[in-house]
Amino acid sequence: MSITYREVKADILRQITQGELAPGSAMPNEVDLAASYGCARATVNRAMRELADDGIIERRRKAGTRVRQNPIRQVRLNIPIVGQEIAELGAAYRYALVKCKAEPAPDWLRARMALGRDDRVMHLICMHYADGAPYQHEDRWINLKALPEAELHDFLDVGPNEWLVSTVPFTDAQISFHAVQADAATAEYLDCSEGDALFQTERTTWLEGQTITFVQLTYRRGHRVTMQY
Amino acid sequence: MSITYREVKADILRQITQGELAPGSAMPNEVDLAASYGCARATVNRAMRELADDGIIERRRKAGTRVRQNPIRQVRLNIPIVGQEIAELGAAYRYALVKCKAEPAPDWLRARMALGRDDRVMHLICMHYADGAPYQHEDRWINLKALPEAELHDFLDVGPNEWLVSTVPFTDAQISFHAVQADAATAEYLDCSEGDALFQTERTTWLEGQTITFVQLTYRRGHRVTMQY
DNA sequence: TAGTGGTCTAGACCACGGA
DNA sequence: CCGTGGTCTAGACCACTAA
Repeated sequence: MSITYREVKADILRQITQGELAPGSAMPNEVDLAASYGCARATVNRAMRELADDGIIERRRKAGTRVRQNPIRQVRLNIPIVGQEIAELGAAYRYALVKCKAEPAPDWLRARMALGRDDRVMHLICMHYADGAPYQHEDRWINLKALPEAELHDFLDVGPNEWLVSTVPFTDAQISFHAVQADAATAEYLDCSEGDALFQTERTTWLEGQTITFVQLTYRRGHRVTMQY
Repeated sequence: MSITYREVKADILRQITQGELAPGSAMPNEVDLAASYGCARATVNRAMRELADDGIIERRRKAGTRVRQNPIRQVRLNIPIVGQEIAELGAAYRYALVKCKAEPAPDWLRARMALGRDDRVMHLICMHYADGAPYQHEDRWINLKALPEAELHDFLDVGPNEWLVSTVPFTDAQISFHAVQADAATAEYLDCSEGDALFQTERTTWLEGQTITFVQLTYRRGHRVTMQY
């Protein structure tokens, strides 16, 4: 075996980062590259395909391959289950159910979850603790039309997130990150001052077009989400 | 051509989401799957490899392939250049340089950027506006030992981010998201009240082990980072 | 040690889309 | 139209690792 796709990929990447291949410049086609590397076209193809996936190069049939002007910088962000997240910090995890009630969906939620006028939802408020200290406040709404069995389940021992993950798959999700000021209730739950800046995640989850759940996760003061390239 | 890798992938995914393949269960090996789908082993391999990349299944030589207990939920997050980000909102972008000065690195920064006692840095403060309103406050430090040409450049017309992207490649980066309370200066820059909760990104960038730059990006009130699965 | 996934090859056909 | 990337095939050898 002459050369691996990893070596081809690394070599092309080197040429790009060292300036031998300038941004925007065209690259040889796969057949020529395969010949110059002395390998099969499929090998070159895999290297180039991964570089394209990574946002480094741009490929178009007939037009060929060029180095991207501005490489698309992207990160993979893991969405952990809160219990695992806390365990990875080396802390003891504790879960507490604060509220669990089926009720008609409020107006603002109907809009967000695309619910009908009379649809009911399960409203859950939970707290997640790390080594006894508040870590995350969870405010969740589950669409009972899509998931009637949620009404029969008591969420005393297992958090709704874990229950949902093991019960229903989902096909699409939207996540957003932002900052909020702690209101009085949240401040008490998270043991901080009213008005403190808190990191919040919102997530909506769908199964084949139907909204399953909407959740707001508010973290203790100073929480960070960290990623590496 | 009988079946494509996309069809194989979709079919396996369907089996998983519909419960035919339970979490944790073992799957047939590639040779058997190829036979049952009536395609080449390479086709099955590509489908399975992508499912593994997506965190849906887990593969180990000799041990075989199983459906993950808890699928790794991950998102790809694009890191835009602020000018492009604003343009995509359909707003007019304006850039302003507030401060640009070479100086010795303060202690806290030396620790973050792994700098020596006498290393100097370029300190830049910039503002980015969308349709005339403050959008992002940029507080950046560039390692002059790694990038002496930064001292010769005036950053009057082009933001340091764009300049860096087009000037130096980087090999590694760490990004973190969190919430901060606006201090008096930031509040004035971003036209909000002191104490408001603001979304902030911090990014450190390395080139082959050497720190290039550290930047804090603070966004206007209400900014959100949104991702889809 | 033996079974499984990881990868390469040489060749083929095809879909897309610029010229 | 026709060059380019996208994909499939059949076969092969290899690396890893559980048994």
